[in-house]
Parts: sequence; structure tokens; C-alpha cells
Amino acid sequence: MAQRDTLTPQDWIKAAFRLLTSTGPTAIRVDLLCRELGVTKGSFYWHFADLAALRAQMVAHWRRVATSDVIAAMTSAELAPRELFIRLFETVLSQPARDYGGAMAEAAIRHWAAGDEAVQAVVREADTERLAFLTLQLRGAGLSGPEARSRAALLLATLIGLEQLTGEPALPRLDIPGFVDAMLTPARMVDATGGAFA
Amino acid sequence: MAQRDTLTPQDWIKAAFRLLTSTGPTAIRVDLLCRELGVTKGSFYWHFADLAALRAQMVAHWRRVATSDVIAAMTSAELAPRELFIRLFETVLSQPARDYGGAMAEAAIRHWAAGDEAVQAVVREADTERLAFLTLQLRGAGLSGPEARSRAALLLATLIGLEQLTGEPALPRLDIPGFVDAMLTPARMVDATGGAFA
DNA sequence: ACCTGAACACCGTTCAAGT
DNA sequence: ACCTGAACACCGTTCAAGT
Repeated sequence: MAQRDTLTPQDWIKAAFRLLTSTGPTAIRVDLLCRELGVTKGSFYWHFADLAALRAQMVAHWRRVATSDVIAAMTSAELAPRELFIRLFETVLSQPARDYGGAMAEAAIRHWAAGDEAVQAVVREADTERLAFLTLQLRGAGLSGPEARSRAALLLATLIGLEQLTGEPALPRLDIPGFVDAMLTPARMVDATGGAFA
Repeated sequence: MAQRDTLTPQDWIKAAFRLLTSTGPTAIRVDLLCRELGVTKGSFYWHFADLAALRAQMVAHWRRVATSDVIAAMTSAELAPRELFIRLFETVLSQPARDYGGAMAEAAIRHWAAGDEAVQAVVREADTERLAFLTLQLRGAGLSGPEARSRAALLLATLIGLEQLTGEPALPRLDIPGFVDAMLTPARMVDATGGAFA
């Protein structure tokens, strides 16, 4: 593809995401990456210690684009919580538009995390950042602390799950505003001991 | 481990899930499986055409245990939708109790699906079956057709997402009954053209 | 029918040598 | 600094031979 006379880490990472989305996770191989970039395998090992190092960089890129950048964009848009959540769902549901692999990347990354401590740490960071952001928004919408935390985790789970489902069993038409409204509506929370929760 | 004098496919599948949960997805290797079962590699290739065939059997097993069996158990318990949903969430949140790999299996299977048509077909079947079951329950709880379908997809997404999050960023305490109540509460549904939805 | 043991093939990784 | 080309190592797969 379009390349300058010397390769950058970004070139390798982009090529790897391209292979991931086009052919699947097994296509992330040194020889295929090199064919894609028109170099030999030694070049790869000058830029990266091994394939695990490349995956680590892919995960770092995903963390930035899929988490921090999204949160920054949402924050700067200064939307009310309700509209912000609706836009978040729309972003997740319009998967193919993303350039870092979309749903395939999420599945691959969470899979890699199971066998790679470093990857797992980054995924945890991303989830924690998302959770804190969602909790903040829900507090802003008037929910109590415990309730905002609970609903934030459930919202995050829904977003992650939808990412895995998009395109799969032909999802029905979703009433996102209705769902968001339901999530913004406080419930009576009672803890296991029977005492008031909030 | 405990083995009769001749191995069954079940022995291999169980060993593979054991390796998956203990060491991660990269541990599903012919040599490691054989060490675990006390045989040589030729034995594996008498039972299975290749590793892809073993994975296909693992996916088939997951589909039965994680989908059909769960639905059958829920159905025979004859619970009201609200209690049924609460129990479903509890089942998902108590991951380690499962014997087919739990959350790690879900991530691995959805990852394999990206590069394997046969696996993808089974995952699609499982999702479709879950979706139909949840939709049926929501209709039983009094939601309209379109609303039940929408909420069923969002419920399924939440369950799948929670499976990926369990244990990860130390989830806060979740108010599952409150969430279920919110999902059972009908919303005014209006479609994109502005007309009444249901 | 079920498994052994050795061979082969593929792809990840290394490294001395080039520019 | 960045890459080539050849070598090596590992693990998936095959297969003739054993019981």
C-alpha cells in the first residue's frame, strides 16, 4: 500500500488491523504482514521484538481510539447525558465505519487478554476509564452514587455486548432512546441486608 | 487425569476447556493436550481431523451447555419473567462455577468465529435461540412485539457484555432487580418517521 | 479400533551481512 | 538506521507400523 521509503510502527499496526478485519485473527502473521508491506521478515523483527509486541501496540492503539478519543469527543460536544448516551450507542452500532477493526478488534483483544498479562492490564484500564465516565454522566443525570455505578456497569456491558452482536443474528430495530430513558430512571435500591441502599 | 483405557471425544474436549481456562487460549495445542491425556500426537489425529475440528466440537458443546441447556432449565423452572431474568443474570455473574470455560470460552469462541465460517454459524444459531427466548418472555410480560424484540436484544447484549467484564475492572455492586424492572417497563416507542411504533 | 514414533511442513524468530 | 537472506526452532499434520 502507500508507503514512504522507510516504515513506521504505525504502518505495521495499520496493516495488522487491515488483515484482522479482512481475513480474521489468524491472518496476523509475520509473513503476511511483510507481503502486505513489501519487505522481508527481518524488517518486522527490527521494529518489534515479536508478534506479542505488535499485538500490544495494537491494543494500545485501540485503547486510545475506542476509549480515550471517544470520551474526549463526547466531553467536548457538551451534550446532556441522555443525548450523549444515545450518541454512544449510535457510535457502537455503526461499527464498520471505524478504522481500527471495530467489533472484530474487541473480540480479538479480549481474547488476547486471556493469555497475555500486559494486554489484560490495558483492557482493564480502558474498562475502568469507560466506567468512570459513564458513572459521572449518570450522577449528572441525578442518580445516586451506588445507583449510578450500578447502571454505568450495566450500560457498559450493553455497549460491549452490542459490539459483539452487530451483524450477527440480524439484530431487530432497537429503541435506543427508550432504553436510555429506562436507564436514567432511578429505581428503589435495597441492599442484601434489607436496609436502604442510597 | 482420570481416563479409561481408550479415549473419547469428550475427554479431549474437556481437556481443551481445562487448558483454556487454566493457561489461556494459546494453550490449546496438540502436544499439550496429549501430555494432559498421556498419549502421543498421533492419537489426537485419529480422533480429530485437525485443531479446527476440535474447536468446532468445543463450540458445539458450548452451544448446548451455555444456551440450550440454560433455556431448558429456565423453562422447566416455570418462573415469572422478572424472576427468570434475575436468575439469568445471577447465572452469568457466577462465572467460575461453569464447567465449559465460562467467560474465557465466550471470548475465545467469538474470536474463533471471526476466522471460521462453521464456528460463526453456530454462534449465530446460539444468539438467535437466546434472542427468541428472551423475546418470548418479554411478550409474556406484556410488552408489544417490536418493544419485546428491541428489549430482548438489549438484554442479550447486557448479558454477553457482563460475561466479558466479570472479574475485570472489579465491577461495582449491581442492582439487577432494578435493572430488570426497568427493562420490563414499556416505553413510548416512536419510529424514525415519527409514526407510532406499536 | 486406537495408538506409537518418526518424518515432514509451516511459520515464528535469530542473526550476520548489506546499504 | 533499516532491511535482506539464509538458517534454525517449534509445533501442526501425515503416515507406516504396531497392538
